Amino acid sequence: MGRTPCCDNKMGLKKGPWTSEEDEVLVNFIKKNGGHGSWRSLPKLAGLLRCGKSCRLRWTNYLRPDIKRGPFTPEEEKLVIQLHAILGNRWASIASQLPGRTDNEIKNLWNTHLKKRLICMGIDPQTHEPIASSHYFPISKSNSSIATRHMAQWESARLEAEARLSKDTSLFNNGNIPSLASNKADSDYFLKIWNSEVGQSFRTGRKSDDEDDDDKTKCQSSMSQEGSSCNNNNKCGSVSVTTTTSNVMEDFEWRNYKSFDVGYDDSSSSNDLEDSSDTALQLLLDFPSNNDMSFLE
DNA sequence: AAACGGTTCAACCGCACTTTG
DNA sequence: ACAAAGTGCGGTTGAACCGTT
Repeated sequence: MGRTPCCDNKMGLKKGPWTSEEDEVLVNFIKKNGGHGSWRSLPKLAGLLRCGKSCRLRWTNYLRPDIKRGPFTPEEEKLVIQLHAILGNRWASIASQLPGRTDNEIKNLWNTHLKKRLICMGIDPQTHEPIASSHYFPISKSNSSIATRHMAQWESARLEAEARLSKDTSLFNNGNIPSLASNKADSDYFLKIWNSEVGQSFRTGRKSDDEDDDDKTKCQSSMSQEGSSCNNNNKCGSVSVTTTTSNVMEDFEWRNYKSFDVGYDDSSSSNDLEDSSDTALQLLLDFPSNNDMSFLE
């Protein structure tokens, strides 16, 4: 279906960064009118020389009062990684699970921080698979096996959910719940599935795996592996992990997550590195313990 | 102090989908 | 049923910023 662009280079329309005056006009207009009728007509009514699309973007990504600004917490970053493993580049769906964060913000976080960090850890950021014979970071055998195993768990759960989604969507399309065929409902429903039977069965099925892994993670390990963005010496993003078996997620801490450009501790023995990388990988790729899928709610 | 290169992030672009008449 | 309008979304861009030389 053909579609004319919303603001097709209309003459006189301003582009580029918003001024504080424009922000004020937009905020005041939306406050005064309790939202808006249509974005397209908004700039005209508000007296802005912007296209409606630009106004919408400015409002949803920046001016909305419920936006949480400031750096992402380590918990939020973990959540983004976990959700990305399930949802892929569905930024809006991911954002819907992080109150106060926008899809744009999450996309930027992913592209500028998290993607690099995963690469550094030997994980393909798109597939969440370990990077085979990575030139970025030659991961150890044990890294590889943990990563592969957990990737497989996520992947099989994801496929199962998608199959279920596809099946149920076709049911809805038969006339029962048409609204669920929409894009947004689609992704929301995807998440709901994770919280329901499929997620449940997957989580239950995984239990024994957890127990198997317990022995492996029981040891206390710590790591300080830091460096710049994956140079040839494998000096990668800063990760610091101190963990025991119970609720490993709570003990996971990324230091200096804002930047990879910090010193690399060469004093770490290779064993330390390997053990702690395993743990870090596990933390990144693991489903939360105790069947806690609350991060999807 | 200036030049340079890398990083970040707000904003834009274009496509796809839904809604409306 | 169809076409146009409206909206949402993901990818990309480029100016500003920051650290290094």
